[in-house]
Amino acid sequence: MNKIEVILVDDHRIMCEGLKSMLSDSHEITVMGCVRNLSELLIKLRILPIHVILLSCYEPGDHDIEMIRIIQREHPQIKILILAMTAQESFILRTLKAGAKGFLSKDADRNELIESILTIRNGYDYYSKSISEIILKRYLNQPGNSSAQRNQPSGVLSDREMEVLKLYAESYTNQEIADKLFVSIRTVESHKNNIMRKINLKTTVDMVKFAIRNNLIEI
Amino acid sequence: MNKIEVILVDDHRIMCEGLKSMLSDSHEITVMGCVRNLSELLIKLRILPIHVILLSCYEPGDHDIEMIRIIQREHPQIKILILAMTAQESFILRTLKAGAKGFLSKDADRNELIESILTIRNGYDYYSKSISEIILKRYLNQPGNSSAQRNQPSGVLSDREMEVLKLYAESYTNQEIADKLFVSIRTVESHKNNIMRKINLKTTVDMVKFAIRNNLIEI
DNA sequence: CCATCTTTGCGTAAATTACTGAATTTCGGC
DNA sequence: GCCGAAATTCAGTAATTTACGCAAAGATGG
Repeated sequence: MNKIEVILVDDHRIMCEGLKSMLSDSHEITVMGCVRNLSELLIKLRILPIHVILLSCYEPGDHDIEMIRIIQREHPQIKILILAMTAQESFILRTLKAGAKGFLSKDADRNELIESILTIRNGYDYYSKSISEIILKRYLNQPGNSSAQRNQPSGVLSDREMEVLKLYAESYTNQEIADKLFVSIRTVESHKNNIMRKINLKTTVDMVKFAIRNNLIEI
Repeated sequence: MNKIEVILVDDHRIMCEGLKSMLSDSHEITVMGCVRNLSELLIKLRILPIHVILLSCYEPGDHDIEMIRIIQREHPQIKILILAMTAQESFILRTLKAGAKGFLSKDADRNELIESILTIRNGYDYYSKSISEIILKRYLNQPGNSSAQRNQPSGVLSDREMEVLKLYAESYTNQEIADKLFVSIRTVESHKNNIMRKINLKTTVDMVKFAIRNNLIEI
């Protein structure tokens, strides 16, 4: 089989060069280049025959998800492998939904990196061990289940609640949120209470921190 | 000259191996090992003749500062080089104050990494270019200056204000903070107002985010 | 000893919270 | 289509907290 042609996407020069130097020892893999952002990547993809994109995500956010979507749309045959420094459940699920074929946690070593590249090149998905657990846990917590856990914090916020939560975390007051959403201030308060009850929080500050932890807002 | 003996401290296997593989090409440097935390490091330092410690900081916090202090106390002759993914001013200054001899930003490349190791080995400090600017800016803003900028947001919080800010960010209410500090709730409110005026913030949420950005609290 | 900063405090108006309750809409499953 | 659960929308009222301007005693450093 021909060597697998990989391109690195990483904003950190040190990391880029480290990965490159690490992968260049492998007989099955050729690193075709290293780019720092989406536009550089798209240019390269037009001229290079790439099989696998290794995408580093340091501070997961909408930006990364959007990037995955665009790459998938333009080059559906290319496999995307995520190398993330954090293993936030919501982020993992979003990358997979957006089209990523594999997800490596920070605890992966050289062998796992190479194995994962080979695996997704062959058409299978690959998740780091710790990641698989998270995904499994998520499925167990899915809606279609017994009907006994009504009042537990299911943690599933509605779209509207998510919207309100984001606005709170962006420093808007109740009144400002009400104005923005064209509803009464009472409604906003209601949403806030429901959010805090669902996620089991006490204060607004905790709510903001929740939003930050889950990358609902930029900080 | 003998080769410089370096040890890597990095919690991320991939990064560790990448750095190692990158540095092992150099003729002047030998990577003596790679550890994941302080206790592993201290064990190694007892048996290996290390010149330089390369310490990766992904999410800067008190933890890193404390680590630097401990290493410096136990092994004052060893030079510590920080490789940080973020260039938060307060963090940079704290690492340097704690005893680090160099600070690399994420934009450093292989050459800069090697050069910085050689530089601090020779007894000089080394800062990435972008870092130097930050440090300079800070010095310009230092107390001992003209006396004209009295009312500007100097951004220098008093110890007490810092304390109050942290407690706010940890979700304590005014009353709880007052109880903790044995002062009236009015005093706490006053501190809060002064903090917000100094840093030029509008809301409590903004204050919390400020605390998070500057790593005043764990999140 | 003077200027400045810190720490402490108050009064009043405004905003938020804590409760409880409830009407309308939406939506998935049978 | 129908049913029930959840989502979305709003309200009343009392208690609490906050915003903001003002002020004064204590610490501190040149």
